[in-house]
Amino acid sequence: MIDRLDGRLIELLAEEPRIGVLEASRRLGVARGTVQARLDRLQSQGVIRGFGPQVDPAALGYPVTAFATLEIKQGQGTDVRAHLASVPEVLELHTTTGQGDMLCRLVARSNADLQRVIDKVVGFDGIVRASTAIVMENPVPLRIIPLVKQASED
Amino acid sequence: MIDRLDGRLIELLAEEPRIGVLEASRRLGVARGTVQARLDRLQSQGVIRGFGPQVDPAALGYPVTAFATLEIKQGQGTDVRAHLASVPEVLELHTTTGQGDMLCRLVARSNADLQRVIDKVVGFDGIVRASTAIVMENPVPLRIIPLVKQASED
DNA sequence: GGCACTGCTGGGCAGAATGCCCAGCGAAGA
DNA sequence: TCTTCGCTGGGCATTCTGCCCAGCAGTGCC
Repeated sequence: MIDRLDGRLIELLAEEPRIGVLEASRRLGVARGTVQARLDRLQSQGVIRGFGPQVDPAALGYPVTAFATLEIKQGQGTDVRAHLASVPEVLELHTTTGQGDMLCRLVARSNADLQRVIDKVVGFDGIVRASTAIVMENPVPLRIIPLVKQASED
Repeated sequence: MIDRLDGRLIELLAEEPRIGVLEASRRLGVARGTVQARLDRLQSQGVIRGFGPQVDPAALGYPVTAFATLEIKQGQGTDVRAHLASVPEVLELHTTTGQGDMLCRLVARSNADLQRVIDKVVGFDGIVRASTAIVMENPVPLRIIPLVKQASED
């Protein structure tokens, strides 16, 4: 899928996103055109989805994160999805194995505010039951580099 | 925390990360220096953590995602954290309310491979019990823009 | 009222990077 | 042997960046 040069390029971009193609080619010891071609390929293959800004919810005033497991009434999946998608505090939603189960990531302004968010999330007809786990620590923040290294060494 | 201009800037960058400061200032109808100052502030405040590449694990050959809830033996937290951090397929790890509970996001090359990953994850002394939920669909991929809009309209 | 401070404007400048082009070359496969 | 592919190393005009400046409006303080 990706080779070592791709891997090194992604790592380099992850460490110093500000550097341009030219600087990257210098660091990697290859020609500029090569870096450009690799980048184009990685993006068109979908390996690199983009370079959007990584926004910290805590810095926006939402320091509380929680995960909620939802049990859904049969046949209500579509409605529930639309409902959850409309709630800004729902950052992520997955449907998982086990019928009617969904897992979503929530943020809130405070523990008290989390109650409001949960009420907004579960106050919907198709949702039968919800259990919430509040995040206390985040020892491993969302990361991808170790996986990239692994993948590039095949 | 952030005002409307900040919000619009973040949205713009999220939609078209490739544009530079100059083009952004044109789109937003403000001076280039203003955009530059706002960007600097957002980054130094930590609202924008960076512009690293967003890598898709599926495109790397890891199309299977799962969430695992782990129950940890008292006092083993530190060791478990270090162990999980050393596994590339662990993309994220949180400690949550409820003593000894952790939640982690895993990826694997296939459902069969997921077994290998889970064995690697839970095959560690401090972990008492683990329950895994395989992700089938991802109706709401990790997002932040709705929250940014919300936050910028205060 | 007078004053300082802050943030935005609009402009200028040299230096650097980008997007795009090309010919040459070595490795791999037909 | 021939063709294809990816990488190299270079050139080119255009564009953007980082950095500077003076002017000006709004705000809060004395």
